[in-house]
Amino acid sequence: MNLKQLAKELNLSISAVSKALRDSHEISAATKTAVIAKAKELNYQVNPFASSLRKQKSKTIAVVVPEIANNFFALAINGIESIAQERGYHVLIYLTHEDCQKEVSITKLLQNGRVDGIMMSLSSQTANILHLEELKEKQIPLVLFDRVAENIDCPKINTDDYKSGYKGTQHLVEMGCKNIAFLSISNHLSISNKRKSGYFDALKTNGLKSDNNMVIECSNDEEKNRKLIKKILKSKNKPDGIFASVEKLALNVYEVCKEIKLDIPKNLKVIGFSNLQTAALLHPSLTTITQPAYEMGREAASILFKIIEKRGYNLIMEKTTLKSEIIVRESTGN
Amino acid sequence: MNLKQLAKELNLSISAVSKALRDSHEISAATKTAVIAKAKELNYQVNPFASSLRKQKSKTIAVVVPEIANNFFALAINGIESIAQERGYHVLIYLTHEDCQKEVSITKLLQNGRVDGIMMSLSSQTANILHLEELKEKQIPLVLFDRVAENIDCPKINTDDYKSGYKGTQHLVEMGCKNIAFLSISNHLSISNKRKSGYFDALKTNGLKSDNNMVIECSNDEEKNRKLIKKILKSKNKPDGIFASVEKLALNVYEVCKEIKLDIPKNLKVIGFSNLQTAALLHPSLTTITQPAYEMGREAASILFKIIEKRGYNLIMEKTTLKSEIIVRESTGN
DNA sequence: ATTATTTGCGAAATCGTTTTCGTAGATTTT
DNA sequence: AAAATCTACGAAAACGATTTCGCAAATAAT
Repeated sequence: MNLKQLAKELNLSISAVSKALRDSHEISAATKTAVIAKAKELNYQVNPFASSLRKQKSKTIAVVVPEIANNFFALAINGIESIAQERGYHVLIYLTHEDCQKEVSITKLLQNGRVDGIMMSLSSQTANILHLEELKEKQIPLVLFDRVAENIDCPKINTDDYKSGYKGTQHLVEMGCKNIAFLSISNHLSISNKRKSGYFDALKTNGLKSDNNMVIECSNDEEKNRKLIKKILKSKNKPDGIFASVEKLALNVYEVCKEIKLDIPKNLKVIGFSNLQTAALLHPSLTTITQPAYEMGREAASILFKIIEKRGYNLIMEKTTLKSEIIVRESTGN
Repeated sequence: MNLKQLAKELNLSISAVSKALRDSHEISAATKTAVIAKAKELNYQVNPFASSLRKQKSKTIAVVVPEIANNFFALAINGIESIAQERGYHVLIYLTHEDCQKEVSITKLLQNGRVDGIMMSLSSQTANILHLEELKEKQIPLVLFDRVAENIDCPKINTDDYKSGYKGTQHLVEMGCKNIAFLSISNHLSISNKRKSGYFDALKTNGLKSDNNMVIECSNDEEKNRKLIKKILKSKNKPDGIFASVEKLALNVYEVCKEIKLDIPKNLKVIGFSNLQTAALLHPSLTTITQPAYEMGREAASILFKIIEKRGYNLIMEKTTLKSEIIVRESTGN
């Protein structure tokens, strides 16, 4: 069922029917109701490709994230989807699996007009942003969230990473830690670096000396991460507190401690960024810095739609920063 | 940059260029290389809408799931996406939030050719399947996974739910439980019912009498679920074992036990379906029945693509059943 | 040497909408 | 009553790719 057939049934021209369905003022009320009734009767639905081709709009956005089996990203996508559904947009999902090459090829793929805009959270391996610049050149709206790049001019949604790094470290200090390790996920990612500098500054403020050996550069390989963590926890100068800059790493710490029978929080206090629902049910329950993932997704999507619909494009180029929340639990207790 | 411009640059006709890019035998090797080189030089990319309109193929599939902030669905989507990316397909995501109405309207939305096929896991509120029948009528390939409908003829991917229900219950019995409660998520869902009948049969086989009061119908409202769980755990005839038919419910049991200080596994043994990475880190660690979510997604996607590409359409109408795995941990120990 | 076939390419129709422009008739203005 | 303006609709040109068909020229077959 297409416009042509519908027009024939109604003894109208294709253009009249199209306009009627689009509620154009050129069409009389009587005709409109007739058209709408017939369209409903015959279950007419607009062909999205014909429409997109003509209008040069896809009514579709892309979400590019490192992974999806991760509470933070799942919640963010949830937020994005809710806004998209409200606005009648469709959401394409692409996973990079922390692979920069994949991120680049996905980005290239999205340059052909398939989507009206892109929301992205960078892979931990992404060092340069030429592929993002290309999107700018092609005028494809881009909004970065959480894992943003510093050196590109586009709207960015993140949380108060520096502050969270600072406060999380401060909390460990207050709970008696003197020798705090920081588990970093990538030295390319600005969120990791900001959290880290919050950590360093908190150490300094509290008169603790910082030690680069206490910063562990972790990777996407959980096995390796566990080894690194085990190594430092068994070292001579072993930490009495650990700050995990992402969820996965906090779990790796728990796993290692379980294995080597190190008592949290007695021998080691742990705080980690996390959106885990089960943080409160872990043994011991995990003190977390929890990001408003769902809201970040909603906010990022809202901004993207504002750009797509060209309202106040320039006003929203700056960063939006939402607040994370420290939820103190047993893992940093006495 | 479109075919027309590209053709002009090459002093060729549009059709020749199109054929060259599609590696048609009608075009000479020399011309092909010239066209391909120029296309690369000018960064030509096919317009997906024009192409889809003409070919009546979208190279896109839809995934419709109840929620995404759920390890099972996140992993399944991961599997789906990996197959789709291999094949050059795009993946649209739609969330029903367990709302049948939303499921229906999303399904209607997808009848206009936007996607070449649909993969769906039903909402717990979905009682009838008229909307799925409509897809059949419109010849839109559909593959159901995990939360499938019994009474529709389409490929279905699930795990051995009856068996898992049976074996999970058997395990509780073996660990000494005499009075086992079953937390059900919906009596519309076949997975819930199959797991339940496995539970009933295991009770019977072991000479335990089954009691409908021991089957708790839970909902999407976690607060209500906790109340129901608390009620039965405080009742006169309180269970000494609980079988949670979905992940969320097992966590609700933990929450309630923490609140009312009921000792797991001493006073209550717990087993639950779950894909939680943190199951081993909970207190106590949770005995789970774990579904091969990632593989289910991959399998479901593979079958969908077989249908889309019309190879052996009839051969793959039957169900595919993968195996779940019981991972015994502390929550059912002594 | 003549006919048949192959090779390589171009013209044009097509997919289904949207939108610009034109226009006949009705209505309003002066 | 003539001119101007509306109202309601249709014809046709996009949007950009694909594909069928047609047709020269080149090659092969007889």
